Amino acid sequence: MVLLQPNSNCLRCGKNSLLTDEVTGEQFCAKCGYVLSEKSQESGPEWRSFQKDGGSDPARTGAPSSLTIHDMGLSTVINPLNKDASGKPLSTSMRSTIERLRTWDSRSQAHEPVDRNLRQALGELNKLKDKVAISANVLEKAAYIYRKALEKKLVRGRSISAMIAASLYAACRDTETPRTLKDVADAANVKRKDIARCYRLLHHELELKMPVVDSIQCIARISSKLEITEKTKRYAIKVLQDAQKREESAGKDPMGLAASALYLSCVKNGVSVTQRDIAEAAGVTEVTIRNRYKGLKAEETLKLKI
DNA sequence: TAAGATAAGAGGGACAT
DNA sequence: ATGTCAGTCTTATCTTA
Repeated sequence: MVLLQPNSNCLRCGKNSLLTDEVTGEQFCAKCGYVLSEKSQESGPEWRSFQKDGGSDPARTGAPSSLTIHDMGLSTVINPLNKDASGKPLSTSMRSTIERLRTWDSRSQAHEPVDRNLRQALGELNKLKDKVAISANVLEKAAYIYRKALEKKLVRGRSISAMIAASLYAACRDTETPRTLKDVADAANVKRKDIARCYRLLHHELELKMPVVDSIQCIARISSKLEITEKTKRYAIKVLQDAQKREESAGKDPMGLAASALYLSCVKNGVSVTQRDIAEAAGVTEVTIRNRYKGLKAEETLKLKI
């Protein structure tokens, strides 16, 4: 789903035509195609008006229920007074029952270490979401994964920030939101390898089935940072599709692959782009581009022979 | 200056010990 | 559990056009 973001102007063309892709969480300009993949996600309440005319007083009943709140926004406390609804004192047997319930009620909330951990982690997740533009459902998924990790006691002895960052990365992978490990690492101020380690742990222990990152999607992401013509993009996508068919792409970094396909396409179409520009936009090194480029070019010549 | 080549090193998976 | 191996990616440096 795509939503219009009113009052936001494109940084490149200045038109008031920014849209938000609800799936990837990216904002892009409907006029010129510019994509703001970093930051600037609106993080205010997602309230809207429930009036038919779309009036200006957003309202809803109660707080939003969300996995990203440690008790899912449903906190209640059993009244400490031993009175019933009409104000009469409780009977002795009922009283002891309520005492017991009260104990469990409070234990189920933020008092146990596990819950304090969860609170802290979700606090960090909230900070992260402002730095990495992501949609609400990815956020929910990240919170869900982290809860699972807590259940399995995977967090013990590991840093909370790394784990929550890994959960977020996993959520991005799962929802096919193109975010690299580096994107998350930069936002979380955690070393890439630490997040990678935690992610692997999550992946392994929770038996998450992750779709393989589609390098074709990466094309869009890279080319939006540069100014790439539609024709060049098409060609690059075609190159990648061929590469995928030949399973030439297995085990390679999808970003690097996409970057070099784009580079190949630029060369073929006579567009002058330096390897460095593409490397920077894709977040890989020039060497990686060259290596992949070699492979892709070899394939090109092979294909021409057939 | 951009592109290519080369080397060294990191980190992790597969497999054997 | 630990070590080795092939493969990938990164960083750094040097050469070439």
